[in-house]
Parts: sequence; C-alpha cells; structure tokens
Amino acid sequence: MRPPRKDQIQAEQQKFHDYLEKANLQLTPGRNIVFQEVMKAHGHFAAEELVKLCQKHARRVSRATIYRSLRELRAAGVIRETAFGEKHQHYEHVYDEKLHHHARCIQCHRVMEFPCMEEDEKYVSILKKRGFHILGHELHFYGLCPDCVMRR
Amino acid sequence: MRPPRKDQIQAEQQKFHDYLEKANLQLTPGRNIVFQEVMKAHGHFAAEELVKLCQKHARRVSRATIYRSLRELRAAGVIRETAFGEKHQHYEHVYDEKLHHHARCIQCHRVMEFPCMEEDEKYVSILKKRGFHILGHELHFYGLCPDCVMRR
DNA sequence: CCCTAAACGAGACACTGTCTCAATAAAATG
DNA sequence: CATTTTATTGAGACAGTGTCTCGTTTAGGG
Repeated sequence: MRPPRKDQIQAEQQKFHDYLEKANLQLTPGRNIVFQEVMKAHGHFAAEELVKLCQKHARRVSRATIYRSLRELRAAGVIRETAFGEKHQHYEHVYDEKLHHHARCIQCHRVMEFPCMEEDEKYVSILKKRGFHILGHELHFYGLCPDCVMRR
Repeated sequence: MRPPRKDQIQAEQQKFHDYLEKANLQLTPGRNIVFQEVMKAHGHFAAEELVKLCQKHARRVSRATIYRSLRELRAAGVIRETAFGEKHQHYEHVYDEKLHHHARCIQCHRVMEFPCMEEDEKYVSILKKRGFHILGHELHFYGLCPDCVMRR
C-alpha cells in the first residue's frame, strides 16, 4: 500500500475531527501526536511500534494515551485491526479503501496484499442465509514470500 | 464441528505416537494428559482453557508442559492454530479435515464454520503467479451471530 | 480568576506465553 | 543391581502487550 496523498491525509483528519466532535472529545496535543504518527506509518503496524515512535517526541505521550487514541482512531474509521495470529494486534489505514486481503510470510513476516474479488459474494450469501450479520471479512493466506522461497 | 468418533480419536492418537517416535520423544504422563484433554475439547479452544482443564487432574501438569505439548500436537498435525485477532491463540482439531472457514461473533465470540469452496482457487493462482508459496489460508468473517442479532 | 470536567501520565496490574534451571524419572550401560 | 546418562518436568522468573486506576494537570466556560 502506497503512502497516503495529501488530500487523503486531509480527509482522514476531517474524519477524526468529526468523530471527536460527535463524541465530545477534544483534539488534544496527545491525540494529535498519535494521529500524526499513524498517518506517517504506512502498511501494517503494531501498537507497540507506535508507542516507540510517539515517545520520541519532545512532549512525552504515555502508553495509556496512545492505546486510548488508537481505539478512538478505530472508532473514527481511520484505522482498522488486522488479525495475523501473532501475539499483538496490527492495524492498517482505511483511506482509499479498495478492500484487499493479506498473504503473510511466516518467515520474514512481510505482508503482501491482493484485491478482494466478487468471488467472496458466494460466502456472503451463505452466511446471510444462515442469519449471520456480516460486519467485515478477511482472507488470510500464509506461507513463504518470493524472497524467502529463494533463500531456501 | 461435532466431537470426534472413536476411530478418529484412535487415528489421532496414532498420529501423535508416530510423531513422538520420529522425534525421539516419549509418551509421558504429562504429554498424555494434554493429549486426552485436547481430544475431549471440541470446537475452538484457547491454550489457557486447556491449562485449567489439565490442572484439574490429580497429577499436576505445569503450564510449561502444557504449552510444550501443544506445540508438539501442532507439529504432529493433530491440532492447528486459528487466528481470531484476540489476544490469545486458538486451536482446533485437524481430524476429518474438510477445509472450512470461520465466522466469529464479535458479541458472544461464538464461531460458526462454513465449508471452503473452490472459489478460493482464483486467489491461489494469483498468489502463485506472484511467487508466493502458500502453506494455508483462512477466510475470516466477523459480525453478529443469529442469536446476537435477535437480542438487539 | 476560579471552578469543573476532560485528559493525562505513571505505574500497578492482568493475561498469555516463553525460558531457565534445578530436581526427578526413566532408560541405558556396566 | 548400581551407576551413569539423558529426557522430562515443575516452579517460578521473565517478557510483551494491553488495561485500569488514581492523583495531577490542563483548559474552557462562567
């Protein structure tokens, strides 16, 4: 996933601000630092990476604030969780949403993305028939990425 | 997923014993207790649930042994991990393997299963073309299960 | 300028899993 | 059978990730 364009950052900022306003929350320095770092990060990142980045700032931001802000960004629809079966949660941006799936290398942990296809609809209709209310889905392949296959 | 039939338990036991022999490991009381509890459990279970179950036995089994045995059972192909984006790992049985996917309720955490279809092959061929060596895949829907939809 | 409520940081705590190390049991050997 | 070697184990320390509490700070609103 390429880094967000300026106008996309703008849009995300708007989204976040709108959310804060609706939820009666203020755009405080702490929240803003977390937001900025999240926008700088691209691809998939772990919460703890963000903790390290945020704590490099002059104004110290506590873990508590960072985790709190991540939840807010999630609620605002700026980032989303992705489950990789590791011990810690990963996030990715939502902007420019072309729904995609993930292939994760079990060796180097790199993640490849590939677009979601309408084939998934068949599953969707099965689940709907069974009364399951779908909020989202993700197809997750695991294996060896091209580089790690070579290295063998 | 229904509980394993007797002959399936037999087969799994054989698999485990074969693995132990090949790996020069012995079928010790500790390992056996873990195996028995794993076979009793069905559906998806977390490591910590198993810890609790195993520790009810007269012969105390330590966390270390349980986690070690779980790894062995995984290596033996008796159980497999499933990533649900929660904080702890889940496992499920491998016996009577009809490959299936999961729909998890974000409210009650129950998991529905549905069969894997050949539609996935399209993704497989895309990834292969890109040089990714696939070891496995899982489609993961999340949302509200029928019961939780009702309860709203 | 004061009052109140929101936001914050520090650190305790909880959970899950790993690791080490000394004690034990079991097998192999003489 | 005694001794040596090796595998296995349990206890608990440790680590990583995330949550929670609580006293303090900050910032508006009056």
